Amino acid sequence: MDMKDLPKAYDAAAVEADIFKQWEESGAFDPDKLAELDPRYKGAKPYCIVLPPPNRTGTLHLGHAKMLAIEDLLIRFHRMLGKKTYWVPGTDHAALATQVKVEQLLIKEGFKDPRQELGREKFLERVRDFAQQSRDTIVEQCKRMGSSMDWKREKYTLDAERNLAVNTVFKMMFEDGLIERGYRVVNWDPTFQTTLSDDEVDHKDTQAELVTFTYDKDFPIAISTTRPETKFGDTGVAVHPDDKRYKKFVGKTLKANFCGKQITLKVIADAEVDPKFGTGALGVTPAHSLIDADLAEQHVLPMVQVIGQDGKMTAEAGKDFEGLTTIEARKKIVEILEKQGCVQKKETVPQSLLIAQRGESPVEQLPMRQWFVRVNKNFKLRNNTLGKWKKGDETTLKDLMSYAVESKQIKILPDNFEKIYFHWVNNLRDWCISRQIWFGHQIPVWYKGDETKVSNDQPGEGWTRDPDTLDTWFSSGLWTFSTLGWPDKEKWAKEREYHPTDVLETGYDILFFWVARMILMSTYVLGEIPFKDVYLHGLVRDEKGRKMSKSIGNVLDPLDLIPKYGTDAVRLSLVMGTSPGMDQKLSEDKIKDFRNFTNKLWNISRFVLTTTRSPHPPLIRGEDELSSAEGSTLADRWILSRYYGVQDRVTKLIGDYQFSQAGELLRDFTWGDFADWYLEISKVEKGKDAILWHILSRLLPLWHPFMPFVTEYIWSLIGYPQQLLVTSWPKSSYENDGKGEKEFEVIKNLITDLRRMRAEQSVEPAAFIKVAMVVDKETQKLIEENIAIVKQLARLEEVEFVSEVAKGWPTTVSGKTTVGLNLASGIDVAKEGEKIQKEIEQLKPYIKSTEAKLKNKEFVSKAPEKVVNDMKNKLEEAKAKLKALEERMKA
RNA sequence: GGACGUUUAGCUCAGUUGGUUAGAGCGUUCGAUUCACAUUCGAAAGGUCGCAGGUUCGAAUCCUGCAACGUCCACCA
Repeated sequence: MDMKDLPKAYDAAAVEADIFKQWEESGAFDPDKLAELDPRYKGAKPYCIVLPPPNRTGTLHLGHAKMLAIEDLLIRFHRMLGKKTYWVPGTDHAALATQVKVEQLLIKEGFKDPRQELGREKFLERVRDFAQQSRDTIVEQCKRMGSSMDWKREKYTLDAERNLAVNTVFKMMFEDGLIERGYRVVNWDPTFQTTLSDDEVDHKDTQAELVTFTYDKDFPIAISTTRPETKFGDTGVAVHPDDKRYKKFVGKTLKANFCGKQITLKVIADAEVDPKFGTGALGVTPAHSLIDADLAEQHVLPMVQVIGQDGKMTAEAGKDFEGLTTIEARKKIVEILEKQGCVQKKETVPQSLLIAQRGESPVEQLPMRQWFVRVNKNFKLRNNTLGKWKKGDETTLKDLMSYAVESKQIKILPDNFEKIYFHWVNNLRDWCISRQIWFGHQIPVWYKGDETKVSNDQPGEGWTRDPDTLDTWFSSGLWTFSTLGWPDKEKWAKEREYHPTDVLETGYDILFFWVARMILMSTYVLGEIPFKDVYLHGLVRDEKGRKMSKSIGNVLDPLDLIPKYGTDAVRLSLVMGTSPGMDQKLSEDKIKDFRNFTNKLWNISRFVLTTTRSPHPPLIRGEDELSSAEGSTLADRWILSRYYGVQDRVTKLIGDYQFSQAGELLRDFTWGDFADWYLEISKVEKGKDAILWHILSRLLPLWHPFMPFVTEYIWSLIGYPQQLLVTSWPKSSYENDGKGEKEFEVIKNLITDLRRMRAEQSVEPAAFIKVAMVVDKETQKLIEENIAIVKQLARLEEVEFVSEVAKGWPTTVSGKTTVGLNLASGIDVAKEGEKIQKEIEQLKPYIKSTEAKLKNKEFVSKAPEKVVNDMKNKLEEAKAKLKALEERMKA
């Protein structure tokens, strides 16, 4: 393309697809092919991030886009640094979530009970179809975001290799006694007919009627409940040990006729009971409350299940109630009790209802035979683990999880999430891992009579497999190593070097679900941490701070935004102005601003491409070092010094996960220094081609991790033979004494002052063409050397150096230098006077307080020398400025 | 009930070991405009850093208390 024909505005939509294709086809996303692209990758250090596998439940949202932007930034940065980078791509079957989604779709299609009507195999077929479609969309979206991962290496939480890993770990845990089957109270979702882990249950605030009553007319103790229907299952009454009212009953067994059912209740004393709540007595329902089940276990109370898996009353509730819904039963019971005169009080109280996170249906707690992971149970370690335990030592899963973070082997960013993590781990209960849904890893357990066997395949004639599947987090917990070939010895040996992975980047909302479980699995199975750093990003909210949701209609879809503003702008808007762990408000305006910046970079490059000599830059790396003749003017020294300062700081900031700050620094330099000053100067002072290229060819790599498309595109237009994404990260080579920067500030300030005066004097532009100034010899020389720049940027036609300031002519001050400016004509003296007066007023208190500070002996002796010296210099400057201003006022 | 955050310019947010007169972007106001970019350029206005104490030579930053908002966890039956 002829450079002159470059479009005025960067057209992202027109070039992104091609660029991505080139990246993909070059093999740069594949860690094993990097060495073919550049020998420096041979034997290079590995750098690995596993992509938090998106759920195959639909499409990606802005939260995913943010995740991809940050991870791709890290991957591209480390790839350019010369690491063998492996970003492991994949998707998650998301068991329950996906099945629920498909069931809902099928119901919309007209099915009443899709599972029953279709049967396991046909139903699963539908789920798999949906998951496949979703997967295709997700992969396409990831590519649109520019994510540099190699989908040829795609993994799936439900594919054969991951299944082998799941079954292997299940067997290990079973043999270690960590996985057990038990009859316990679990969370049960009657709508979807499955158990749920504690983390999959939410609370919803509602109003409920709290009824205070006695079980029958003769019962001596009154209790309160919002769920009278569960009272058929009561087997105890609990009171506080110190409660005098009930002391005489403690230890006794009482009988009652509760709405036609004979029940037997043991009165127990437990400190957990709050004597001030209600009557101070608590009806214990071991089968339908996790809390009561704990009480029952301690006091040995029997368990009577009165609510069935269908959410209706069981035969244990008596003939009159069997088959009623809980709501119907509740109503009937209260009516009967009222008739009997047993009800003492009815009041409305706030209550938090248990509901399922997926599907929002109410959750019942009831006893079932399920599989659990025992987190508090001691077991013998199979590995040397975390440097604390040796093979054969006894510990618990909980201890492993705590120690990995406690010992700082895993660092969580921001670190306040470490506290939250510990709190969660400490209160962790056994993890119910069996689900009664069909979509997922089927539990590898076989039964024959009373025998139980763990096996991938049917052990022989007459064995039947447990129909349940595993909690989705069981398989995603293995993700860091199941994706790297484990447990296949050969494959694992090949990719072993990537584990522990370097960073786990994800939203803080799945810290418990996923991050914690990966730590559990990796420390248990491998005896090592799954990742070194955890970077938690915040949620993306709408401009009003609300969660994006379809019902509010405030969802911004990445796929709508990308064609409109370009991927680079979308990515920048998700990274800039954010910090880890903090939620982000995003509006289209913000994306628009970054689209403007993308265009700015485009035009900077277009300027350099079209105005400098051809062929443009030395096209081989390392041959663009500057000769001593280049970079000899003040402006050159200034921009080089600025650039290298920025480069070093940006490199450090990205390494420290301070992406937003790194980006801001780069933007300030690119826009504020390079474009607005240096490029303008290059129009006046010729011979800057080498430096323009020197900086642009480094700026593009620095920007690449933030905005890969536009930078790569410009890079290719310039004609570099090597793709930008595998070009090495710029290194420091500039020796910088800082003098150029300081001297240039004098020129810069002078120009700024002149510009301001021109703007504020509201004079005709033509009147402001001649300036006479009084300066010391040194400064005069400096200005004379750069006179062309001053004239051009301040739009003056003439500059004159005079011996003294003429009467009535304003003066101004730049840095240390007093400059008298004589304007040729048309100055509004009154206006200028006002302005000066104001400045004086601002200056005086500062001088006063600074002088006082410097007189303070304690301050001078205790403060660092640098602070004191800086302050002294600054004070001198301020004093000089004040003096000048006062003289000007007089005039 | 417990824990953890947040509170800085009109808006969105930076401010990492306490240290010059607290920053950016957007917005606002004023001005510029053939010359890479109107997706542009220059300038200005705008903040007692939520409140009250404390530590310190020095606090947006550390400590204590309070308030508002938010999130997570637990659930009083």
